[in-house]
Amino acid sequence: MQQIMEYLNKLNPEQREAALHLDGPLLILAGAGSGKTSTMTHRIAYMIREKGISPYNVLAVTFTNKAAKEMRDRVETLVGEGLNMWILTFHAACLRILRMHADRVGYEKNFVVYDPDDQKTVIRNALKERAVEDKKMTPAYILSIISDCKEKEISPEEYERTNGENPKVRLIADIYKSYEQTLKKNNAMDFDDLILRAVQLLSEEEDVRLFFQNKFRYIMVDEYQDTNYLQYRFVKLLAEQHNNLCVVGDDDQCIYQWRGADINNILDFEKDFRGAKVIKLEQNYRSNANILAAAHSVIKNNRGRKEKELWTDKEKGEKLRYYRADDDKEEARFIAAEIDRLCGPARSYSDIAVLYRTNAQSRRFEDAFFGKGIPYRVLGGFRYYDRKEVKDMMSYMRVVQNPSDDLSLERIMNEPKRGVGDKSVEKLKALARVRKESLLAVLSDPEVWEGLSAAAGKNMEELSAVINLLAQERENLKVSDIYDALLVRTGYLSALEKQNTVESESRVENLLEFKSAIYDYEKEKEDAGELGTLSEFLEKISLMAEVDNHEAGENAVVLMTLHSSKGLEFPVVFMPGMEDGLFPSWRSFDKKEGIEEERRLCYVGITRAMERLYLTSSEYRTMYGKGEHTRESLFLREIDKSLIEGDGIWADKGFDRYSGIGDPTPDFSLGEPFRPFAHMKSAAETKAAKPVLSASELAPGDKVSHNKFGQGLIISLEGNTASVAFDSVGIKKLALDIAPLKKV
DNA sequence: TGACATATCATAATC
DNA sequence: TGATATGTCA
Repeated sequence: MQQIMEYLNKLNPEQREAALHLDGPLLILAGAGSGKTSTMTHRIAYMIREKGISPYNVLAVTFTNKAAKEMRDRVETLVGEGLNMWILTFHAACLRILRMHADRVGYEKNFVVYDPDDQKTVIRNALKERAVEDKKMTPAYILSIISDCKEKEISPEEYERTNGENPKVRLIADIYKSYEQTLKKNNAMDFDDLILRAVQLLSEEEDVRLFFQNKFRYIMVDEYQDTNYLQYRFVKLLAEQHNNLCVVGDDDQCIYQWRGADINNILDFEKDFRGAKVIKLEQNYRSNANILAAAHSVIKNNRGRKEKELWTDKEKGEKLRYYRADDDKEEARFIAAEIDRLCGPARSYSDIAVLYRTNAQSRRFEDAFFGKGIPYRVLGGFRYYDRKEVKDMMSYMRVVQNPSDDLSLERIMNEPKRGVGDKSVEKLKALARVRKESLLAVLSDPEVWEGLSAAAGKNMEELSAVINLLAQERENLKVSDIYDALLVRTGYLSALEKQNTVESESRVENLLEFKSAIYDYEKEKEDAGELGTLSEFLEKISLMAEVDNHEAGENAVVLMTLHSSKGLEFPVVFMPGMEDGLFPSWRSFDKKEGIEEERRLCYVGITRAMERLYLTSSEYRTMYGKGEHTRESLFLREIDKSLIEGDGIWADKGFDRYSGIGDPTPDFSLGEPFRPFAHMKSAAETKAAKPVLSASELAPGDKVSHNKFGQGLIISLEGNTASVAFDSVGIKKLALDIAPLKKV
């Protein structure tokens, strides 16, 4: 036994106890840097290697794709590759369940997932239909109420009832109702729906519930302090049968209450799951003792937390540094100068992070770093998949996947410009409503073309033809073929080319990058010996957050918000903007709850630092165009003074606060000019512009090869359709207009 | 329909 | 301040 379990010896006694405790509810209170992931992965390894538990019976849920991937990778190093186990985000797990049983909750199995932009469009339409004047009724505001309701399983009717009958509440309830109808009509779910419908499915359909309860004999939940009510319900429903639920989290790191996380889920775990065992992981392997002490001196001011204190056997290390700058520009220059001073043979740029409260603060640092030639990377903010051109292509593909998706079609029917302006679009939508047909059906109707201007009619004819053809043939095409065909045959690419601006070039470049994402997906599927589907690809993208733009090994200072730093660590951390009103945010002032969450955020920031931590503030700060004098942050005042040094001391040490001025801008070369147009022409146009083979070139008995299905034999020809017998997949009917066939 | 001027309004952001 | 939404004109 001793020998078999050698890998478990890497764990400390508490970690090991947690890893070996498999039966019954278990709460692991894992402080920052206490080896949480290691404990979880070893726990899974122990199940599989020592206890002979099948991976089939285990479910591990996380919040982010990144966390899921890390856990999967680390489990695979312990138990071997090719693990057939559900290690997924909440949304991905629910989606997987729903794909099997969507019909049981009133959806078709090819439903699509709407992102927040799509959601806003639905709301905007509903507001327009009702001619709402009230400026306060923004799509974002209404959406936040709807999401709030869904997270608590509150129906529109119930919302109206419990919020008192008044016009405002009635309006919101009405929009909520129509929002739900629209999504259902479009066969679409939003992110909340994924969890909500899965919970609905599990609670209403006994056989499904029993199946999954039986399947998942062991369940683990990461970052349990971030779960909302629905996620709690989901977990509870699944765990009911075997009660082998292990949750891992840290109430001190609950920083997402504003988006629905309920800290009581973790605080009340022992009440919810009777007989739960609680194990605290308090040894910290990340930070020097001074940093931990500072973190504790801040967080101990919160009430109602689970009592615990991190400790370390590391040295005290250097004291924290505090610097009060004259203004925000100078604050950035100070940090830039300090980074310059620190970096050298022993310390690289990538060891350093600047963690701020608001994204708007990043600009100052970008200016200062650029001026000094310090390489940096801003994380968060804009996602690749949020770019207009990428979203447009996603919409095209979604209509192909799900022809009842009116919303996506509306987005792209005049993109590129096809002569149908707002007015025509409204008319067509109204017609679809009257006829009770999809928008695509309306656009495919020759009578409708007549009613439009000559050019617009012709454009709609062409557009609907392409989409209908691809929708019909989507099972017979590779995702990349569908993509190419859309790009070229809808005129999207040529419209961009015509613009011929710097911006349009970069858009083409992005579309090319998108295609490489498609290739990656297809390669991945091929390696697994499977054929990719459009449905699965779209799903993958919509569940994907920001592409991890923090490339490993890149030598650059990292800039990001305190929120997105959770889970990361850096040898050197700067926390600028330590001022009342900015951090803690003035919006949190009125509620004690609010300040406590800000304090946890401060705790998260401090505990990111391994060796050195700088806190800075500025005497004067410009925000929203006007400047104001500031007061040092409440949290700064809470830090034990014996742990921190600085302010005036900096001047004594001869720091030249204006040394950032006048530095030459660094040399940089642009390298080879990038020519995406050439790429696209060869890659897409030749392949997708016209049918590869026409019926007249083929005869029954011909041997052909197909891009997706491989070798085959023509059985019969009928107009523009060929029946082909493939070695791999049997007989397929293919539309020759689009089929990627070659004669052999 | 699209280009330009003006008004507005600002935490944090997973899936 | 500065990005984005809305309104006006050709």
